[in-house]
Amino acid sequence: MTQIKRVSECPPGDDLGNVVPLTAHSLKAACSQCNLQELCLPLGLSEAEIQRLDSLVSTRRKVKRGQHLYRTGVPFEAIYAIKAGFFKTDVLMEDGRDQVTGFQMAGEILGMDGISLESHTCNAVALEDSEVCVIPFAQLEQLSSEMRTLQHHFHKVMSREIVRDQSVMMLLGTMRAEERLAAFLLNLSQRFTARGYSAAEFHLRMTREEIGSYLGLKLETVSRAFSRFQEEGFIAVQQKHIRILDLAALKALLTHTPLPTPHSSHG
Amino acid sequence: MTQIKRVSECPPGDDLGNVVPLTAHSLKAACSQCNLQELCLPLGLSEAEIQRLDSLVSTRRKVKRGQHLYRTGVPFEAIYAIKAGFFKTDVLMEDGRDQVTGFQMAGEILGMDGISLESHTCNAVALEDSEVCVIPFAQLEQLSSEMRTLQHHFHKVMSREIVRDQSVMMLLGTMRAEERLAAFLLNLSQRFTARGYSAAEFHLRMTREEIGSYLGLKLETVSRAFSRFQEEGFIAVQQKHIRILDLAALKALLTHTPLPTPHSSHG
DNA sequence: AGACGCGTTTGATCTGTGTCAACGCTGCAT
DNA sequence: ATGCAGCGTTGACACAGATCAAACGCGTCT
Repeated sequence: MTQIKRVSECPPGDDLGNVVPLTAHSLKAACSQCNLQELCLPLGLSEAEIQRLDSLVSTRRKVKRGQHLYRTGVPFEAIYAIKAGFFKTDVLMEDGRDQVTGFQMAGEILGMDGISLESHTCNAVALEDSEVCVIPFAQLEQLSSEMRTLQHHFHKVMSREIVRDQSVMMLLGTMRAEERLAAFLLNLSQRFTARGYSAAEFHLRMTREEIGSYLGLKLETVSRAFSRFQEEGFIAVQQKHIRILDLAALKALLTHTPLPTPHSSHG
Repeated sequence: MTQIKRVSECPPGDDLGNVVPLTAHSLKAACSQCNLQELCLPLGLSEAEIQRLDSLVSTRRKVKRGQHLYRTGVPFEAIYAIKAGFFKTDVLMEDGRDQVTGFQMAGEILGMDGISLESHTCNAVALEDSEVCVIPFAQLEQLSSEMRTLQHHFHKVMSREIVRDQSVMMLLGTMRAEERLAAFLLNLSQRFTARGYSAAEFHLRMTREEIGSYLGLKLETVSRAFSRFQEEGFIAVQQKHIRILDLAALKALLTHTPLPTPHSSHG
């Protein structure tokens, strides 16, 4: 089935199409013409409704690899829909320790952490040259109150984030190193699939250290788990290029309980 | 300073006031008369607006200790504001492992996980006899679109949940056992304070195993950390009764980096 | 009063992952 | 070409926390 050979593994390095070196803002966004409708905020809206969204989402912003989209503590004004590219979010503790709290790709929404305290509680950094649609939050709320479908869908998007966080907690709280990495790879695979890229072959945009930070592991442990998966024939690793050879085996790692929960065999 | 001697450590066991053994529903809710306004959904609403809320939040539901408020997979219809009592939420994996994802107390909102897939993704269980206000979600959205302040505040509540999840990830991903427990105790202390109870003395509603599950530790490790804190004079533990003796010491555990990040001394 | 059960504490030992260190690969700059 | 810097891999060893096991405290039931 996966007749995909080299289906561009996510947008190639052509700096997102435009030749003009616009620093920011001036780009006109247009949900109605965007191929991410199915994944993004417009999901479930009618043609007419999407056109009303267009007026709200009026600007885009380019973020170069390594640059921040926003930083902890800056006033919250807008949420962002990723038009193209790849981001990480991370939180920094007073003592210098930090943790990657997520990786976000095209069609996903960034910035909802900022609503509650009216300033952002994490950093969002581009892991490759990226572009986001700026959605001024006050205007989104205005439009939401006029469009029930938009309001409802936005609630779903926020709720989805809460559900995602639950599974990260599960991962960090109960899984062993190899399970965590398997879960991570399967999750990426699935999200790439949803975007029309290959489920079995992709480029990691983040370093081993960033993966480790997200998974609550040290980079050496991540590296060893990759090596082990390769030895077992589950995947082929070449630097940041990953090919999944045995999806079922990875899935089995997650469901097969490697720690035979003892409270099942006593009476 | 803490002249509080035995400031009722959360609602006493008088089964929540009413003598009538109403099983459920029939109770009339009334945000306008509730002393949790400052913490709960009505926060920031005017008198008149709160009265409009009353019509929406029309029923309450009692949940006895050990009973479920909702279970994974059941259709999502309402969110719940905790009127009195104490809950945990947990997620169950296919292989039987589970993880407590949170503990919730009076004034906090339960059930927002269900919005995204229209069915709940975790279990909510009462850890003591409790009572919740049922907030039918469709009606909440309806009223939200008519009341911008309510809409905005609800967004803040959801965002607060996302922010909370971030700090749990930080806890699970980067902290050592004793730091986790310290963070846990400080968090409880702060939330009890916000509800008018003593910051320094409280009853844990959950077992060591549930604490461990939440913190990504085994119950023995939790127990040992409690003992250690007691030896050090940070707290006094007697079963589930906790007295904080040295708040500053607990806080110091969190900020003092016990793992001297090495990348600071090379140039 | 005595017995049972559940939750908790404490000790002894094991192990997965962290830590420290060396080396290899790749791409960029000189 | 050559050197350098950043990232990744691999090995040896250490340690925090898991696991296994025993005993205790407290409440409930008979």
